[in-house]
Amino acid sequence: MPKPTFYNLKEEKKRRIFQAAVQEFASHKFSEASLNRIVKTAKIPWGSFYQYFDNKEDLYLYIIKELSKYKWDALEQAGVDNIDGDFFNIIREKLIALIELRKQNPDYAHIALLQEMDDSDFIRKVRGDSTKRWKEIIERDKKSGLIKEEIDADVMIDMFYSFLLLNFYRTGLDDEEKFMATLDEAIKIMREGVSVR
Amino acid sequence: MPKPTFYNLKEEKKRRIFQAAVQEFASHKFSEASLNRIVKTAKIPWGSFYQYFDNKEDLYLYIIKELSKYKWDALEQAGVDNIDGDFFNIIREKLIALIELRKQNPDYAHIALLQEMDDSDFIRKVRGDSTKRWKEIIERDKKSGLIKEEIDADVMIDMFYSFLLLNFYRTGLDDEEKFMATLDEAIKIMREGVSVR
DNA sequence: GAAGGATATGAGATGGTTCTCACAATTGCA
DNA sequence: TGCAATTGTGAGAACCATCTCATATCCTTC
Repeated sequence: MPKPTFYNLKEEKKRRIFQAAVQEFASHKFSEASLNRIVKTAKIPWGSFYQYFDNKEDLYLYIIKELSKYKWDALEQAGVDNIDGDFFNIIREKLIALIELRKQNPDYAHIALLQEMDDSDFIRKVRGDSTKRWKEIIERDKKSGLIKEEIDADVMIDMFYSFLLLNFYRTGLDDEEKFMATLDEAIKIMREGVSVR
Repeated sequence: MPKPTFYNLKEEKKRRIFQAAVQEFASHKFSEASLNRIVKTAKIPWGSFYQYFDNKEDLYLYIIKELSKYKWDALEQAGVDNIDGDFFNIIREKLIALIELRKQNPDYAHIALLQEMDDSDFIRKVRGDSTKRWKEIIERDKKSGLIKEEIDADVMIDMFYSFLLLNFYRTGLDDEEKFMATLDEAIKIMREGVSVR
């Protein structure tokens, strides 16, 4: 985490550093992000950087934490957590909220995705385990007779997660409609299957 | 592509360079692979490398091409292309053959995967469009009444592809059984859906 | 306004990368 | 064998990365 010196900085300077880091981490995965560019963009001297942070990892962790805070705040405000509906409805609503979020701050969303795609050991450590909540929802849906008892929740989440990862990543900001259409088709397939009965 | 000088090399030396490159590209994505390590492992002087190849990209393209040749040869020998069955059966058989291949040469398979995960512009250009064949199979299955007409083949392939990518990637060599179990569960979900009818 | 701790600063240390080039060695052929 | 063409060689150029450190400057408090 940042050193006290960083927190003592004037807001304007803190913001400049934060913005520069976000910009860099949004356009390069962690391993390829350059402190050189960050300090240049933020217009702070090299030495200063090490007054504020221990190293690149330190900065990255800080940025990730801040963006995560921002994301959960926004999702909470959108009231996404108390939707009644099955697994698919909830995930769909959440994605709509995330798309909205991305519209306001494309860089923020992009960092989260790069983080997922980057498979370095360090990044793996950072990646949280967010599947637990989804598993609970699926089990609940099984109990209420919406989802077949014999379905493996882990596989189901895995399918959805990998699908979202690649699609959200590939789809630019521009093509929200196409993303939603693809998503709905995928939900249909997972709900009903592809086989003719 | 390699310079003529490379092809004129003695087999032993060619093999040494090829092996060193495979080893490096199997353990690092393209952008992080180091020529330094490659020439060291291959035990060739720095200058020699540039007698054989234009640069790192040139070497990488060559390796990819060779491995692709190897892969298709092996799949053909396994007689994977003339299986009668639906989309899922064919893809399942092909994966079994690929797992076999990976057993013999883990590095080769790993390179193919790193290639898929690496999203640099250069790598994107290299990535072939292998979805066309799968689309044909799905359309055939629609005609023969196995798959619902209204299913979007692109989305179906996308779901499967992204699922495989992440799972094949995550699953080590050790856990073939678990991978197959997960795969079969995913096929079941895509075939029949998760909803209770 | 002087003292002293906190902060700012950027040159350069250090180590990594790709790639070049002048020359040495080897090979193939007349 | 002798000459020309091909190939081998490794030191180092050029660049870029992270990180340190001695010194300058600012800022607070008495």
